[in-house]
Amino acid sequence: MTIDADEIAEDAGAALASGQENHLAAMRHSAAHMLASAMLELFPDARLGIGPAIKDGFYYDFDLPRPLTPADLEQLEAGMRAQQAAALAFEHSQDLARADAVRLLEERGQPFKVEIVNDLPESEGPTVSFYRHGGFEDLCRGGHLGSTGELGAFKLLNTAGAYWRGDETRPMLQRVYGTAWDTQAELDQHLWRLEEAKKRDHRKLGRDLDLFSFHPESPAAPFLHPKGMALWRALEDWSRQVRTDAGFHEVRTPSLVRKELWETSGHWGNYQDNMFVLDDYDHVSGLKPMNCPEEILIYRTRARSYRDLPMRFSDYSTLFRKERTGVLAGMFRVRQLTQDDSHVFCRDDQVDDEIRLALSLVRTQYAPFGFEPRAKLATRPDKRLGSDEFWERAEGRLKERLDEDGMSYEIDEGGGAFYAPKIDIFIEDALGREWQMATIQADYQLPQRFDLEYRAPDGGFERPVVIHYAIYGSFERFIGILTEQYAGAFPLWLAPTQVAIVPIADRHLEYAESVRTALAAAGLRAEVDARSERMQAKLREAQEQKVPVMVVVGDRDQEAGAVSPRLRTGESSQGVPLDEFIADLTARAASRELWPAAGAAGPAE
RNA sequence: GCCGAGGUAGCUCAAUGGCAGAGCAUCGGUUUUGUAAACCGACGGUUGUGGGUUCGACUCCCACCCUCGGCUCCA
Repeated sequence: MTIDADEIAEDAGAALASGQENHLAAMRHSAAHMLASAMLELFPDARLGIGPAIKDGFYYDFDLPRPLTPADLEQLEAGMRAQQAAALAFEHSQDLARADAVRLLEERGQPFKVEIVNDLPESEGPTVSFYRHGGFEDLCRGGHLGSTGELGAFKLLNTAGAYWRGDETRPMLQRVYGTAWDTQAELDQHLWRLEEAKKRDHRKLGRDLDLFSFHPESPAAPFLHPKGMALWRALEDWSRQVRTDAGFHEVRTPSLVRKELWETSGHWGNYQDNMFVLDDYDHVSGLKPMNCPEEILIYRTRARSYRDLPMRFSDYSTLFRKERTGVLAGMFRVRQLTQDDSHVFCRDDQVDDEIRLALSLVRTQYAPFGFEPRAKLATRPDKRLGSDEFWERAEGRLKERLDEDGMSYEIDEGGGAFYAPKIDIFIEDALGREWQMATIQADYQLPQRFDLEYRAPDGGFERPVVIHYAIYGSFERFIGILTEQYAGAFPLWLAPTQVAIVPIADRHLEYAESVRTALAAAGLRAEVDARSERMQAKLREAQEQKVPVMVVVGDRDQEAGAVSPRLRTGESSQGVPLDEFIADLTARAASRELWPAAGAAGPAE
């Protein structure tokens, strides 16, 4: 629902290209007009903001005398249905010179609309257009249905606060979100998808699957339970393997650091308000929000030679960020996070190769997960260090590497870090919200601020470049995303419990335990369900916990030294020799394949 | 931080100013079972926290904490 709303708002008119997408956009934009019309009936003094079509629906922003209630939404919906039944034509009612439009909108008491007209660029031409349906007329570029009767199935979903023009210094308006589709069946399906998404919510699954919990005693910081930690470690092992293969060396740096370091790095100036600052006797210290300055201190512990470079450090220590309370969200946005952080110190002529390496490591590390990330090139922000020439060059180099790699990407104008442009990788959660995972940054600023150098072949001193990257991003966020991607049904290599052992009767407990020992010796995470329950109940429990593989052990298995496996998908077999079973599972876990079918959690729910 | 909504047993939910309840989970007992829920019983609560109104508050009012949906932010 947050997908580039403002961008689409800007383009509401241009949405009239061709095809089904544009038909839907026109319909949703028309629905927004109908919502505004209904709102004016309910609140004649309502001031209108903008009302664009967005992914799956539309919204309209209003300044109202009081907060909207669910009952208001019903009434607004009723008003829209009345317009729908009346089949009112959408007409291009008039084109006015800017000054006349401003006068008209002022008369109508619509200051936000006046502001829109005043801020339209000259390139938009000397006049602005108005569109009308029934008694409602709105400033608009157009792009509507023929009449309100053509609106398909729709529903108003919720309200939310939204700053006028997305600026937190401007008034907060009430935004009404709605969804609209051609048919009732499509609307029902959309609403069903929203319900299904709630079942995949990592906050619910994290509790149901006993992965992690949150507590008011430490808000916005997960407590990792044994199962969550097993998942974490599987991810960490994989990350370490990728780094080790690529010639990284792991370091570990302190959490508590005196502020002088952050002053040198520039973080104190830019992020002081978002740091946890502590009293340290005669000094002020902060909990680290970043690892980079500390990696730099390690670099500076001896005189470096061009022969030492590139020097690749990885660091899995925990970072602390005092995020504003309203931005916190389960595992997606926490106040303590652990990155698979990487810093490469290299010569300027090695930067291209190091960025190539970083991009290839992103591909390698993401390969087992089976999702398609989206890349963005984030360019120079307003608040930044360094000259325009530097940014030009740094952005250009990242862009070249992306183009060369063939990874598709979009440009995130002004989205860079204060010291460097970034390549960011985004993945969607269950609700379709995008979250940043990997980030790659080529940094020329910190080396300068810390006066880093190395001895060059000609005997002179040169300044190294630091390439920063994290591939999972934060483990917390990655675990949240993975949980939602797989709906808790993790592939074998990640599953906290890989094998649930189900003894049929108490007399099989000893054999069950010997099976567990054999699996554990092969590096597999297995648990025996020793409860005095029926086999069916134990299978149901394992199935609900989305354990990928269950094995039933009874008299026949015990005699044969075998197990009778059942997969999460429902597939089962009997009397498989234990060594054969272990060899098969070990190979599958080692290959990190998506098996058994991810997300297939069987019936129930 | 801002706008709005919410918080009752471990979980899902009931009780609208008058004795806080159900199912599941947990625990005890019985049952010893061949691929998604055996049976019987018991325990479980300062209704997020602190104030206030009232004869009486889960219910009404205020403050705070936490969570959720957005907005803004995200080194």
